[in-house]
Amino acid sequence: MSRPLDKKELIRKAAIQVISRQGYYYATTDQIAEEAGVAVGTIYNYFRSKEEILEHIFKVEVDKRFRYYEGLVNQNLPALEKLQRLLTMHFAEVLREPQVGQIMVRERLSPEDQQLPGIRGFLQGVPSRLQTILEEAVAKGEIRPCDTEIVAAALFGSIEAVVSKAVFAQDQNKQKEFLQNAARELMDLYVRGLENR
Amino acid sequence: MSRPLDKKELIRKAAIQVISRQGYYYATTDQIAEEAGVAVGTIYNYFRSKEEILEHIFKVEVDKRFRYYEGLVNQNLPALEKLQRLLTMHFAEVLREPQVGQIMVRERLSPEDQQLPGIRGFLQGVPSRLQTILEEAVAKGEIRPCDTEIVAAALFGSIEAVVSKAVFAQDQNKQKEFLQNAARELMDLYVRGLENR
Amino acid sequence: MSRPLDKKELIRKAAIQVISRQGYYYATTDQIAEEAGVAVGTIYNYFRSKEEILEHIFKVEVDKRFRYYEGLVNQNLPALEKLQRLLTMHFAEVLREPQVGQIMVRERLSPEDQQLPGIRGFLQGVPSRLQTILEEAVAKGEIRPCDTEIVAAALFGSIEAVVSKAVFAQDQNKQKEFLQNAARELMDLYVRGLENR
Amino acid sequence: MSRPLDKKELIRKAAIQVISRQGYYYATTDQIAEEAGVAVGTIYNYFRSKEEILEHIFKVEVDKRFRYYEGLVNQNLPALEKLQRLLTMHFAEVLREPQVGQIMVRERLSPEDQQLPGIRGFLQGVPSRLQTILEEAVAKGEIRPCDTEIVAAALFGSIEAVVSKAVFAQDQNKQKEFLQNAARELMDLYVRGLENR
DNA sequence: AATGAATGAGGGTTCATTCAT
DNA sequence: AATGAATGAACCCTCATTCAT
Repeated sequence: MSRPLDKKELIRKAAIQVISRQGYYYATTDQIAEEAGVAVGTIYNYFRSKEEILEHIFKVEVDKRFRYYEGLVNQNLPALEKLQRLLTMHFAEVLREPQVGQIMVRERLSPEDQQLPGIRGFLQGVPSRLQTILEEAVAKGEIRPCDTEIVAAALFGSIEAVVSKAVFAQDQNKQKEFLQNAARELMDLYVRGLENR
Repeated sequence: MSRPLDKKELIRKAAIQVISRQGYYYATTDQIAEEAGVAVGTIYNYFRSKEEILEHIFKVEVDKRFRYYEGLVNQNLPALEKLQRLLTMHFAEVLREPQVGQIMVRERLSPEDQQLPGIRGFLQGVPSRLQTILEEAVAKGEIRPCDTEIVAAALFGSIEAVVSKAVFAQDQNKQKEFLQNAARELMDLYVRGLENR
Repeated sequence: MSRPLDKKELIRKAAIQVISRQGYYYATTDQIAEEAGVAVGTIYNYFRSKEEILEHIFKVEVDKRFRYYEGLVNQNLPALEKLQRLLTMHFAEVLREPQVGQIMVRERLSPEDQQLPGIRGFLQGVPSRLQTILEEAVAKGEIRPCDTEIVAAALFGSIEAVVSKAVFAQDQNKQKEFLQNAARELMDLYVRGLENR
Repeated sequence: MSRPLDKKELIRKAAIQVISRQGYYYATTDQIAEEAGVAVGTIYNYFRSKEEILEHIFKVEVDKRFRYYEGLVNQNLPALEKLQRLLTMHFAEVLREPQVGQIMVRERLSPEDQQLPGIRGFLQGVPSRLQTILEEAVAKGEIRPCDTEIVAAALFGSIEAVVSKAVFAQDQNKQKEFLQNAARELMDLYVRGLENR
């Protein structure tokens, strides 16, 4: 009894290993297959192309974040609390699978022509959701008026930079500590920076 | 009268066009040669490999920043003023050659194995210099104590994200306005966020 | 109650659809299976290989012609009448299943190494039977002496060319008219061309 | 001093060897390169794809025929004489390069979708030119009225069948004799068949 | 008999790099 | 220094065939 989904998962996991190690362009389908313990052909029973694997990796992560976001957005919470939780959740996920984090910070940018929809979803969806929360916070008077588009972009960049730093650090123990401190420090920074005085 | 350096510059400029348009991996040496109006072979009289072209592009930019930084660091100025000037200078440069900006935000991350020294210089040098300034600011009491490593990384990320947003925007007029607003907004954000109250 | 033979027929019919549409080399076993509404594996319960399907398609048609020919050959008829009937029968069959006609004109030639026995049977059997009839006609004085080998080949070629033209024509109504005219025209041409004056 | 045309010719010739031996689909670019004594990559400096090689092979032959046809068409000759000369020229060419003949009879038919323009030129151009000559002959009263479209197709088919027979014959001496006889026999056949009595 | 996921050899094509001119 | 044709390793992907269920 072979459950296809398991095999697709297997390949996704293998691809994460190889792509995080070598980068997308230097990762070969043969390597991914070998890492997964399947034949190359098998990959193509689950993905139409190498690109689609990368897209799927992004999609899984993006869906996870967006589902969490959806569950959060309509709750009766201070906007800043929502932001805090999102950030914490994101960092926790990165910590759980640092290699996925590596891939996401590394491979998200490619020329518009070959930009994968799944990646666009990440690149546009995340900041726009951050912006939505910021606007709510401004409306509620939790933070001062500001250019929410710029601040959202800056926040997104801060987060990715911190993830990048964590994720490319050798020591796995420091990773955890670093990310926990970073979450606090970032919230602190942005809360103060946006505070309504 | 074309001196070798001129030709190297010619190739660098052509490479910037092509790489910013297609991305490093999809940019071919043939295309770069054609854009430069020289033969492929000529490229290899000035660069040892395709990688070295990318590295050179980074190096030119990094040197520019670091030279500016060196001229700044020993001046008798408030640390925050130094930060402000650095940031302004950086954004002005990006505005002057947005395509270089594109390349820098896009190609800076690649697997460690292939990481070019020139890129590492950018990736580690810039945040570490930001960190130095932040430490000076803390020491002088201009800003509150904080984890300068994290804040420097966050600041670097914010800057790159804003550049990224500007640089991938279609409208060139908005680019300018956006980057000017962004410089002010970012400084505002970080100054408030780090302010000693 | 589906007897194995039914399924083999099912696959043969499906293969005819797909191969006539795409050509033998571009027709995949998956497509044939899908068209037949069976699994790929099932094909291999009835055919040893993809080639054998093509061979079978030819064999069915060739057998049909040869059986008709056998019933004709010993009858007491003018040789030219036999030729006429063969030709009429062939065109009627093509009209009944134009796609088989397409396959036969298209796929009959392949390198000797891979030449399938079933195709050889068609390629050599048909002209040699035409030649036999022509020789009979010469012997009976119905037609003038001629190089029957060449004339048989020419006749075979004429027929295939006309079939090809009919079969690749879009309009199905014209097909019928065209083939009927062609049968008459061809007989006319060859009867006059070979007539004993 | 390397003249590109020579190299393109070299590859064309090699491709003719390999394709006539194995058939287009079983001929690999590696084999063609080896036969030509060049690297695979070199092929792609002269042809955009494997298909384009086949197309080029056809084009060269078709151009040869069409050029000859153009030189013939406006001469003050009986139409049947023109036909005769065309046929003789064609058979002489086939005799000179039987392998090209093999390729032309073998690879000319493939599904419309992937039909190469160069092949279409052959498949439509030749019969339509034959038809033009036949119409002229009818107009001049050299031959009886007939359906020139069908007769042209039949003639084309006859020629190709004869070529096919010659070209797949082992013995090279017989080839010559056979084709010479065939030219005479075919003209005889069609002249009688179309004669105005 | 029927299934269809798994297989992996093999194919067409690309492109950074070289080197004779 | 400049050229650009030649190179060939390496890549992504296909698809006929198999075999455990």
